[in-house]
Amino acid sequence: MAQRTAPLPVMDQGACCSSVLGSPLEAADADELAKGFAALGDPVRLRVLSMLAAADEGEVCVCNFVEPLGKSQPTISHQLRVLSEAGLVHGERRGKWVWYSLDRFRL
Amino acid sequence: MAQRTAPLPVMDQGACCSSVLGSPLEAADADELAKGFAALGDPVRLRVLSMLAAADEGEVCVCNFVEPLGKSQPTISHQLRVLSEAGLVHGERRGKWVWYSLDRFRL
DNA sequence: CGTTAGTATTGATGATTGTCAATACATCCA
DNA sequence: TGGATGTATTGACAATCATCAATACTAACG
Repeated sequence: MAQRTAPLPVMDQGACCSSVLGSPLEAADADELAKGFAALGDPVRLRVLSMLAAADEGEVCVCNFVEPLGKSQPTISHQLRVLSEAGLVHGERRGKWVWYSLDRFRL
Repeated sequence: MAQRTAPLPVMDQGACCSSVLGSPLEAADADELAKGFAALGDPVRLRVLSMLAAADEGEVCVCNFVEPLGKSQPTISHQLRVLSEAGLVHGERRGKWVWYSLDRFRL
């Protein structure tokens, strides 16, 4: 096996992604982080997020995702659930409609 | 359908993730971006990246991933290939060994 | 050469995922 | 109260993915 045993250098904390790559990830932390990135790893979900970011009042009704994204209503609902469970969005029922908005902090 | 037709406001370009969420994503752009995030959506790959980030000289030999990550050699090789195709790392053969390093710019 | 050792590829398999049709649930309105 | 409309859930299916065993490729070393 190739030998290169050296003390791990302290990372530059000002560098990009230092919070992610500042030190070797333990399995549990890696699992957690991976779930977060996986939630962003789908084009429909990314478009949902971008629509929310660009939306007037910062919220969009479920029904307003369906046609622009070209997916069925159950599919949109499912993807919103995934985003919701990842803590990236949250929905609020107002009457017949459910309005979703970004959790900008989490993002 | 709920009506809320309003001009899309220009996002604050200084905000976090403005490059991603600054404007509604087209399908093609969303696809591209999603692939990038998907590459980060696996714990083994994240740990590979973090090991590279923390490594002396910024590179790690393939053989040095196998035991710490508890995965078989073919699995490590496969995940390195995924990261490589995502442009996040690149490998260089030196003698018997292949050393991988981060593409920090891409990251 | 042949052997040894590190890496990549192939093939197979179980698990996860994105999707839709069908259906259930919730709310409004006549 | 009953129909109409918006949303969520269920079930099914094809596609993708993470993984490993087996094997092929590559380089060093006798």
